[in-house]
Amino acid sequence: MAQTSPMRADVAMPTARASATTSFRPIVIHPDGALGDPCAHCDARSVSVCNAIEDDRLPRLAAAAVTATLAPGQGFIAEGDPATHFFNITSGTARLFKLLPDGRRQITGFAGRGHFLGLAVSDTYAFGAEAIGPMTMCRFPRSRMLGLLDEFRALEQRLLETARNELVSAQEQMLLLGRKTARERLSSFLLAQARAGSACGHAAHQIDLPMTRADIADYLGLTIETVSRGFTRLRNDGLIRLDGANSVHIRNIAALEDAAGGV
Amino acid sequence: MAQTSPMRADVAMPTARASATTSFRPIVIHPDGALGDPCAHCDARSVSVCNAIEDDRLPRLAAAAVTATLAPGQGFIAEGDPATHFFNITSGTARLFKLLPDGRRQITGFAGRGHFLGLAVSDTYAFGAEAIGPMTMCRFPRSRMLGLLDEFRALEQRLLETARNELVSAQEQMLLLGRKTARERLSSFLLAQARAGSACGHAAHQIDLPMTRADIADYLGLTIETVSRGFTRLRNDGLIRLDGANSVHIRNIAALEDAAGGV
DNA sequence: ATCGCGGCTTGACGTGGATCAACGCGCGCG
DNA sequence: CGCGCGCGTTGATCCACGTCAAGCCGCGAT
Repeated sequence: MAQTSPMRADVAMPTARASATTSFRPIVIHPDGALGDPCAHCDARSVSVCNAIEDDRLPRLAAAAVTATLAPGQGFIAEGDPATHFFNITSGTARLFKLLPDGRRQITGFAGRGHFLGLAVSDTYAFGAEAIGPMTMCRFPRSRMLGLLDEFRALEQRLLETARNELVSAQEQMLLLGRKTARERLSSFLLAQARAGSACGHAAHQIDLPMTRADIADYLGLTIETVSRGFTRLRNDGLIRLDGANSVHIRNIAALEDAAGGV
Repeated sequence: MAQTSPMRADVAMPTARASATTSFRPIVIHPDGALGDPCAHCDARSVSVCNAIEDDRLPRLAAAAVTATLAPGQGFIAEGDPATHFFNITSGTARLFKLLPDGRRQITGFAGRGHFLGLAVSDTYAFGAEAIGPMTMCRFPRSRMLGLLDEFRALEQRLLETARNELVSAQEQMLLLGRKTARERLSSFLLAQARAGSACGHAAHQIDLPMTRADIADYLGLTIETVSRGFTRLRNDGLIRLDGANSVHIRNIAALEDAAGGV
């Protein structure tokens, strides 16, 4: 697939990186809102907004939910589409992104287990979302969800809290995109991934990267080549070790923090 | 004052642009929480979260508020400081920013009349804030504000709404910072300012820029020089007219939208 | 008046990262 | 098995924007 051209608006036919063919296949749905109580055994609940709801009222939540499985690359939110559903990721990782008309892409974030998605301001989605690898999620119709918000004030409070958290990350990312060098961006990214991973119980020095170099590039406002060279240089400088393309080991965390711009 | 060096981490002594001398003079306070009902006559209320509260309960809000006047350049939030207050801007404009240790600055947004500030996630502020010109605001102690949130659910809902709005803007800004050219950034910025201005009742083609070129540069992830050259080129291309440095007239809005990357 | 200063513009030049191109590797598939 | 393809790496070259420098303007202070 053609590499997009971040700095040129006059490229011939710049296709978006996400392959359109695999992007919007029908999603495999498991309509299990009625059976048992899936929410009670959901292993994403502990890290999600759902745990704002007490055990004995979980069935109210479960009744509104539908779970689904997505294949790698499959899209489930299209920017500009009517915002009909809310989503909660139960396993896997999604990329959230915005596109320019000529195909340039900015990934605004990665969403993992427990991440709540689709809280649109207006009635259309402000960004697109695609599964990076195999992914599962549960899904709520907008109207049911709004009803649940009325019913559970704690849920609304959790949502406000997560919105503010995301706002803080977004501001951090603006600093990165506006003012950091390629090396600083990559180092910051690795440190953030390490922190996110260790919060999920991984070893603190071991980083798993489910996304491709193109995803990383579009997240950091760089090109694939610059990301690749950046990894190579960090390795040659002894800051990291590369165990294949998708696994990074931090060898010198102090130096990496230093290379990240030291915040 | 020395221009900061976005692309070099080894600059000798890069001072932050905000002059430290004027930044944290004591703020002029008007302790009027007791007198009359300032909130009822506040001309920022209609555009602020405050209007989520009914007229007859405004005194509850007013009792917690203290108004203050700030001089140009004066800071009122320092990144990393304990988050003791919430702020509501009643006139003027503030810049919100994050700094790197070497002085590089990223302005994450501009806050005008009605903008609500200081909703920190943790107990410290995640960004700094300074008045651009003369500014007035009202201020709430954190504890009182949290009490008000409990009392007025509509206030909390408005806050969630504004947080989501800001998140959408932040994502838009990430797209700008990560993937747009200097010309596109500047055009997008002018269009956004025009929209913000016309929402406040200004003529749709007339843009007032209260901030300096340095502010614009730090907001768009560029340098002063590039911003200045960008303005000059947009003028020479007939898209805008410059009436002094702080006033821009849009001469060809379609072309400007085109130059902005066409979203 | 004139001096200093901060903000803005403009020109000349340097460079970080984009672009273009080639190649290697792993993997699914005919 | 070997072919094609997607992904990652690396090298050569280019260019948009950063850096450095000079000069202008408006304004407030002496």
